Amino acid sequence: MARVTIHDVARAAGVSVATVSKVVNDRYGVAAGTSERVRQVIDELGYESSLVARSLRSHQTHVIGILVAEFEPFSTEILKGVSQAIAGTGYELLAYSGGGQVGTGVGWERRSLSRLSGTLIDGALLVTPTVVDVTAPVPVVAVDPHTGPSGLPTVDSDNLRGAVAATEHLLSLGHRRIGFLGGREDLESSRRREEGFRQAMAAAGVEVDPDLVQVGGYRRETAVEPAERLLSLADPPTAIFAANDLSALGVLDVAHRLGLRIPHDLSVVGFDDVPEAVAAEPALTTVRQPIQDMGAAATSMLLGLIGGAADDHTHLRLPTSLVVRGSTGPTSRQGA
Amino acid sequence: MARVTIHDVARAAGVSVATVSKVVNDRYGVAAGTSERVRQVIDELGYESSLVARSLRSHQTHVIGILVAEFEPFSTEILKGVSQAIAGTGYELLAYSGGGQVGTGVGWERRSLSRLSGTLIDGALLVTPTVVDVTAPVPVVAVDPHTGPSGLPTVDSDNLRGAVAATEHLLSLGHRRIGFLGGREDLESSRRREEGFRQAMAAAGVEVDPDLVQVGGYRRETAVEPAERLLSLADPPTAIFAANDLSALGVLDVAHRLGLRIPHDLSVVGFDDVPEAVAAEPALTTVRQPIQDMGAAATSMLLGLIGGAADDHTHLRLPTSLVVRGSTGPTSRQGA
DNA sequence: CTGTTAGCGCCTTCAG
DNA sequence: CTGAAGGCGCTAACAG
Repeated sequence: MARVTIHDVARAAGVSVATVSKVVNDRYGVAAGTSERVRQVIDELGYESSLVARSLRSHQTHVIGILVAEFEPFSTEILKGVSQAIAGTGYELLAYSGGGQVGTGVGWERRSLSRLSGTLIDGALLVTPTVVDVTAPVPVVAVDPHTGPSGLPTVDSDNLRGAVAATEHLLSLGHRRIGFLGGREDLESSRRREEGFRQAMAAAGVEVDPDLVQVGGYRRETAVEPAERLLSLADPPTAIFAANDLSALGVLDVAHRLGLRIPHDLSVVGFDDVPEAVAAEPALTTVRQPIQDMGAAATSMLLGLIGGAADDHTHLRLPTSLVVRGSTGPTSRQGA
Repeated sequence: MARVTIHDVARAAGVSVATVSKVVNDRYGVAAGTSERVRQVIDELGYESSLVARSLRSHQTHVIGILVAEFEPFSTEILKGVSQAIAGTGYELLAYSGGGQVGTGVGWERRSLSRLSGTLIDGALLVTPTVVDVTAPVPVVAVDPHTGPSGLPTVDSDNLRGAVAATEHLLSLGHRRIGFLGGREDLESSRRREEGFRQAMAAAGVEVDPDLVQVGGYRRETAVEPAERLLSLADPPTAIFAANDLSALGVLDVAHRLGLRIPHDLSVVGFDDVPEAVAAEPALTTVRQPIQDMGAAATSMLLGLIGGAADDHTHLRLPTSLVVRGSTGPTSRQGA
């Protein structure tokens, strides 16, 4: 029942622990016969070296860490991309979610990094980190950091342009009272999306009603309340641009509850294009980020750094694109 | 740059390492003043105890491991379910993918378990493991094991009934030449689905043409070749029931390439209902497994075991249900 | 070629 | 109340 350790193997094979270690690691300097016997015992006992003990000692694990706040649609899409990019490289993946508590929030990336690096992982991918002024004894790449590119090598997507495209789409459908549901004010991605929204509105000569700009928190549940606020306004918006898909789904939840027909009574646009977006009823019009590609690109960068490439502070920005589906349509309402 | 260790803290605070350890773990027997000072230094230096070192010593980490072969749609749905179930429990999540190589295949669960348990994790969830006769020093729960319920506590879904429902659906649409694309012959889930297929066919008095039963490998790419084989038959099937969604998507890929219209020329049914299923063009008719619920249920069982509950060899089986979407329709072809 | 020694970072007795 | 010593499982020198 208890794990079989290197000691068990050594005892059973009648050699020292060090010799077993050498065999396991293909170190040179072990007689063929001994090696053979040890290998056999290893097979019989089903021994596998402990990742923990090994990493504590050797600081080289061939494992890369993906640090996330929580496993939700965005981070799991990143995981899929990383998983494909890593195949065949000999590296293994360790995805770590420290907490998942909503409150624990800020600082999870520093904590996780601190707990895992220097031991256990050879490098880390930080998925949508809030803080990026981290120092770690291993290479780190940030994916879609909430604070925007900074000291860390980064992969993100063109949030500004995507938001402009989404807003222009709504404007072209005749919408003028357009609500914006941001993420959180301290998040760069949210700020960029709001900026794109305002730019497009300004370019069209439409004023932004401050009442129509709310904070949605980037989660399905947290978007419910602000969505209700928007839709119960005396002069409610005819369209809502939510800063990510999950909060857009929250808007749909509220709209359905209020008996609004989508898109007849209300158009909704999201951001991300997670798989859940197309499963929505109706399917969500959204700004597509190539999430899996972002994960794959970040992985390449990280492997490069681990392999000794110079950190040239790369900021890779992938393009976004508007995907029109069923949740947007022309305004049915006359009005300013 | 290098990790700050407990030693650094001890030196900076002018106390011994042991004292710092006590403060960190709220052990009793440290003067209030000392404790205060140490805490301050910890904050300043941003110290976090190494998960690795700690677990090596104390064998209690408050981390549960989710061991997967690879991060694909099914396992990531499980992750989402686990993530929600774990929130608020104080446990953290560590998802580990050892390899991801197609070839490495068999035995990954034993290897991963052996590498991580006894150290690092307090318990493990094995996602679609191929072997379940594992022994580990920590509690283990299997989710949708490929070999069917066995010694391990298990959560799976009603594969047989789901497959019957899918097949009956095709039969009711008038299909008689129905192809079956299995997973792998050694996988229980695949066998059960094939069994359901055959039962429903027999009940309807329709004979199964052996040429129409192929192995699809459960992956999008591996399904391509057998799908081509099926569709290039002299008398090709009018419908294909694929044993999971990914291989059903592979079938759609091939069908599109061959210029077949779905569902007019060919109906396709999948199994799982991963988010990607509804994103397909047309949306995939499939058998829904409550994947996230399965993850959540397995998590509860595991936490129970970790908490000292007796292993009563529970086999929890959740219901499946047919979800009809756009990829199935009545036969356009006359025939047997 | 093989075993012994030391120590990775931490926690836990056990003296002082 | 605090520090020194030992050891978790493993690897990296160094002796033998």
